[in-house]
Amino acid sequence: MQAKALLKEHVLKIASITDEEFDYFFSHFKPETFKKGQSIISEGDVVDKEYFVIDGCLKAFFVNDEVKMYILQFAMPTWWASDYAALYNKTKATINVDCVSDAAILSLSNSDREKICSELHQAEHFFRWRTNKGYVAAQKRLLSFMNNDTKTRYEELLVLYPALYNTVPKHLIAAYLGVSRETLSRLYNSSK
Amino acid sequence: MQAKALLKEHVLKIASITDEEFDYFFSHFKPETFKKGQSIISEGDVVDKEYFVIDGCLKAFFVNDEVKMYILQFAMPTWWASDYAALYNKTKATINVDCVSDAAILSLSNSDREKICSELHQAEHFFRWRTNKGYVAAQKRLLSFMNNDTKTRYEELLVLYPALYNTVPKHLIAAYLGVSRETLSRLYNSSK
DNA sequence: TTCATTACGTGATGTAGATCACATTCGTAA
DNA sequence: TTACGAATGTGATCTACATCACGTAATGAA
Repeated sequence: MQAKALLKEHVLKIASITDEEFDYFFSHFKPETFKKGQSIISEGDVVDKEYFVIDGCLKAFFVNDEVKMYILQFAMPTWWASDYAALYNKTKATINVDCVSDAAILSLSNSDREKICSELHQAEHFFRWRTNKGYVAAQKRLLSFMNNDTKTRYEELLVLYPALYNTVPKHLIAAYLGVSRETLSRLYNSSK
Repeated sequence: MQAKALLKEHVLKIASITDEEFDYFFSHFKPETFKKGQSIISEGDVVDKEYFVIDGCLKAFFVNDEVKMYILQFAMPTWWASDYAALYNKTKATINVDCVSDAAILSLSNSDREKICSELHQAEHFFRWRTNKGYVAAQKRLLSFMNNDTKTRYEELLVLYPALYNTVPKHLIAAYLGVSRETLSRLYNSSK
């Protein structure tokens, strides 16, 4: 699907916006393409944009001192990604974002988002609800981390991201679940 | 501090709002008081309101099938609490909210929030940023869960909620950290 | 096609934290 | 003031998962 049509459909699920308003809204987005493995945000970068995925898959992840990687989020088409802590607070990136596959995205700068939010009430409405949903999802995942064992979280992951199974390397799945790749391997080989 | 002044100060940190607009905004909030131990939202309830804490401390928590409790959030003065998944999706509560101490709060119904957000652009702006901050905090906590051991998370907690230490029962601290009370006890008795 | 890198599987062992069990102290209501 | 339930401390086990170590299979660039 065309980038513009995909974003429009996405926005209309939340906000009432006229065709002219959407054209204006859309004019602030910039199409970009990336290759598999390419980095979009690296730790230490100044973060000025957030990204709406049209095609492909991104991952947002953190790497600790022992070079262990934790994946906060996979971003599939119609999902958003950035280092939001850095973007909102104007601090340097601590989260990385890169491409799990070739990807087509739309980028939106922080200042343009604030500009269209102040100019268009419905844009502000849209972004409020987008984050509301993100907040609920983050809280749900946190709870799952506290309450569920690895096997259960693995099964939840397959429901949330069915397209990931047999698509991305297993060690990325492990990094999302917060377990070692060895544990994940033993888990899905023994449990069926 | 007066409830109205506290909320006003809180809103003005994020949004530009005139005195008249704030008066209108505030008119949708309803003051309520609760006793220590009293329940505000119970699992299975219809959730229609969110709560802004004026005084005291609330906890938002989940109880699993084995009757083990996990605390998602403590809410201190100027913090908000509810079962947002239930509130936003109009589903039954899966999260409980109750009072760690006697508490004074302001309640705001879902429909009144949406009403003032549509009537007042600055209200929509305020709630967008409130949730933005909540989202970033939730993500940060998730990361801490994946990356840090219990002792580190315990020390983070003391920074985030210094008032909690020596104020709330230790088993609640344990329920926030996601460890057993025994483990927490050993931790802070051995580590100094 | 070859070679190197990355992904994946699996055994052996170590460890943080859960669970169970019980003793002690504290807080609050009568 | 007493008394009873809640909160806390601490030892003895048990277990899920990490880590290390190594071998094999798949992938991708020259």
